[in-house]
Amino acid sequence: MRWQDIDQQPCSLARTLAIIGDNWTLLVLRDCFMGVRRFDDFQERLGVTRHVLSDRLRKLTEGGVLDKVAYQERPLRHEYRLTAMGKELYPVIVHLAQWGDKHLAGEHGAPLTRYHRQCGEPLEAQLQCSHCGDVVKPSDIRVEENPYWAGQILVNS
Amino acid sequence: MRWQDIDQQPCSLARTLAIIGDNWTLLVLRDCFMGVRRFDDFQERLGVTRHVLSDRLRKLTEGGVLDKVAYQERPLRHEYRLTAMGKELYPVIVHLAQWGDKHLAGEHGAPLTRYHRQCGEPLEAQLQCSHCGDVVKPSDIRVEENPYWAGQILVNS
DNA sequence: AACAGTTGGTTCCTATTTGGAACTTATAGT
DNA sequence: ACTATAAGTTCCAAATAGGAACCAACTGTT
Repeated sequence: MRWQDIDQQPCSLARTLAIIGDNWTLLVLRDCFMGVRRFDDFQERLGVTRHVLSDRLRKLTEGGVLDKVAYQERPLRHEYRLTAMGKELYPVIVHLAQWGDKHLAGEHGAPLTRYHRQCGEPLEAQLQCSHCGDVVKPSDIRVEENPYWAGQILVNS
Repeated sequence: MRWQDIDQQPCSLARTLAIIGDNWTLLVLRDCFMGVRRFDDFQERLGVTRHVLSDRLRKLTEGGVLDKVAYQERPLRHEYRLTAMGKELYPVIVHLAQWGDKHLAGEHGAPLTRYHRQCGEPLEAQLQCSHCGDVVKPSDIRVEENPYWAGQILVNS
């Protein structure tokens, strides 16, 4: 199977990765969350080649994660902004960065520290169930298969 | 800059993606969290070519996310298991899948539903601050730059 | 008027990576 | 002797990425 056909899978994670799972794309999103909006700024910060950047921004726009908005006429210029849908990816970015902070930081420590404004402490994010408010561990999650795909998704072990 | 040099960046997210940000790798991890451990099982479930799978499993092992363990001698056979470090990536998988469930599900709905054992409700995960226990929204996060990289990471806008 | 600068790309060529299929190694079972 | 199993490796054509130059549509400067 080709990577470009991965969006045909029923799996929600596969469909998500069809939009944001390409090399460079999550770094583009990182910069979006830091306020970068313009082509040349992305290009300079990331060091990615211009046609790859062009392709990734197009895919993100088509996928509904970014919105391409004109910020001036004559000459016509566009910038890329996170949509509401795109902003919902923030937890993914936070957890990825946090994992890197914890396990991959070099001798000078993590380059950025995120603080929780309300309590002032360095943020250590964890999963919370929105229904009961409890912290969720992997073992607290029970997975159930949609009958429509019965036997095709779960591992039978 | 080449994608393979992305681990040289100070950014924790970039270093994380150097290990798990390749095409296919997050799908390999999805299957790891579902209990898949063997080469042929990964290959059949993912449809990825065998040498790409071989490369990704090697990178995950070198990166400390998976452990390659012999499960029999004669003939020698190995399987891949999540390390403690790897298991900490579960929140990333959950948020990615949840985002796909919400925004990309087709007419038959999401193929899997995750339930929170303790309260029995379908899991809607959100970020929680481990210090104060509050729900964390993007706007609740203040970012501070490590002085060592002053001016090189944050956007000056 | 001529020229350089800005912004958001596209085009070209080469080098690397991927997809697909076949092959390998070491062994067990029939 | 033959077949099956498991975990890869090897081969080749096709697609993608990296690097650099180029382009279009202006504005501002000399």
